[in-house]
Order: sequence, then structure tokens, then C-alpha cells
Amino acid sequence: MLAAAVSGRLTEEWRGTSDLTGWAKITLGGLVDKIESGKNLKCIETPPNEGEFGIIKISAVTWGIYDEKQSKTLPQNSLFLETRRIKVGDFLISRANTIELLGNPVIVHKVTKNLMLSDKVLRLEMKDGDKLWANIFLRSISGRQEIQGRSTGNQMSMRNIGQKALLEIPLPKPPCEEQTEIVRHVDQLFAHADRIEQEVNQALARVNNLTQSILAKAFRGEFTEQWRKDNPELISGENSASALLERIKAERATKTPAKRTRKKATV
DNA sequence: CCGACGAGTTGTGGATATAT
DNA sequence: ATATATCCACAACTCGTCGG
Repeated sequence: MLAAAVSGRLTEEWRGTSDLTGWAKITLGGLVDKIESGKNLKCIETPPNEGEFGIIKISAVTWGIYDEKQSKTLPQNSLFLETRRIKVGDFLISRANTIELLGNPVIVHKVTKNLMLSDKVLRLEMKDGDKLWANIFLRSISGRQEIQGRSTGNQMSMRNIGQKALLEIPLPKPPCEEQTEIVRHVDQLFAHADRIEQEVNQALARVNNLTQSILAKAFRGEFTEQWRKDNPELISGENSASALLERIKAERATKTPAKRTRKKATV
């Protein structure tokens, strides 16, 4: 979906044309006014409560949604840097992680805690419309390839990307109106995908409950004579459970039980 | 004023430890 | 095994001071 949006295919359907006239080739740095990183400080491992101050962990920005529960508390409030405070609208990105998750961006929509950037999380300042566009691009296949290709480090379990390399990432930029329309379109599709996911999860939960309730009924002996009369198709025929049990019993009766041998224990 | 220098700060890369 | 935290060394940058 993201790839389609960034390659212009969503607007193609929307406009009924396939040309990318007017799309500029720029770099991420062309959108970014300022880039900031935070501090590496020893903290208490739990998120800060009201009146306390803290630092976000990498995991707060890893999964596409800003999760302020993924944070730790500063030992002293005075260590908090007001200039590095995380605010609504911030575009955040981690500069270190496993290769698959490195550079995953988030846009902060809600803030309830006093949190600041960590040394591994960068804040990219840009216009609101560009934040949405950069967010879509960096999460697309092309964006991921650019980030992964620019990452450094010998350990695949902890790759890094520097500010310079990040800002040099090339990205396509449509004219303003078209960009707004693509962002709106992608948002709608994501909302739709979320609804489908919710419905699937609810359906799975119902299936699970059904299985559990059938088993519960079975073990409570509620599949009574009356139930058997009501559901003849479930209990008749050679494939029914009762027929299968009868067959197993008959087979056992014809065989003498095999002598069990104890396996020699290995050291 | 300007350049050299040093101290302090910030940014980066990456090894290794740790939690799940 | 994977994801992330921590730590550390080093590079790069910033800023204040001083002498010419």
C-alpha cells in the first residue's frame, strides 16, 4: 500500500492517469529544517509518573505508533532538558536498531508524560505536511531499502544510521495538492485496514470462544439424549466421533498390549 | 581582529550485555 | 534468537580565552 502510494499508483487510480509530472526528486534533508538528538543518561527502569521526568526508549518509536509507556524515569528532575522535550507533532526516528526496525519513524499524536529524546532517537523538524509524506515514504519498500542500504555496523543485531546518511536519502516529492491527496488516501486505506484487522481479531476471538464452549459443554455432559436427537447429522455416519471410538476399542481388543521397554537413560 | 589552543559538548559507531 | 539498552572510544563541533 505504501509502495503504491509512493510510486504514484494510488493517485493513478484517483486521477485516471499514470504520469508523475511535477514530481521532484529531492532528499530527506530537503524537507528537514533541523535535526536533534537526546541524552544518554542512567535512569530508573519504569516510566515516569505525574510530576516526574523521563527519557523515551527506542521501543517508543519502533512500531509505527508513539508509545510513551516505553520510557524510563530520570533520577533527578533537574536532568531533564526542556529543549529535548517530546511534543505533539514531533517526527521521531531511531538511529539504532536491528536492520528491519532501524529508522522506523513515528509522528507523536498524544503526550501525557514529561519525556525527552534519548541518544538513540532523533527528532526531525519539518513542515506538518512533509512529516506525513516522509512518514509514508520511510515506511514504504523504497524507504526501507534506502535506510537499510545506508546503515552501518558489523553487527546485524544493532545497525546504526548517522544523521548525514539519513538526510541524504532520496525521495520523490509530488506537488503540494497531490501530496496532500495521497496522504489523505493512504490514511483512509490504513483506517480501512485497521477496521478489517479488528473484525478479523473479533471473529478469531468468537471462534476461540466457540471451541471452548463446545469443549466445556462436552465435559459437563450437556450433549444429552435430546441434543443427539436434535443433531443427528453430527453423530451419525462412520466418521462421527462415537463411531471412531468404537473402532479404536475394537482394534485394541484384538491386539495384545505390547511389552513396554524402559529406555536406557543417557548421561 | 584573527588564529591557535584547549576544554567541554555533541554526535557517531559499534561491541557487548541484558531482557524477553 | 531477537530486540534493545548500555557503555565507551573517538570524531567533530562549539565556545571561551589569550597572545600577537
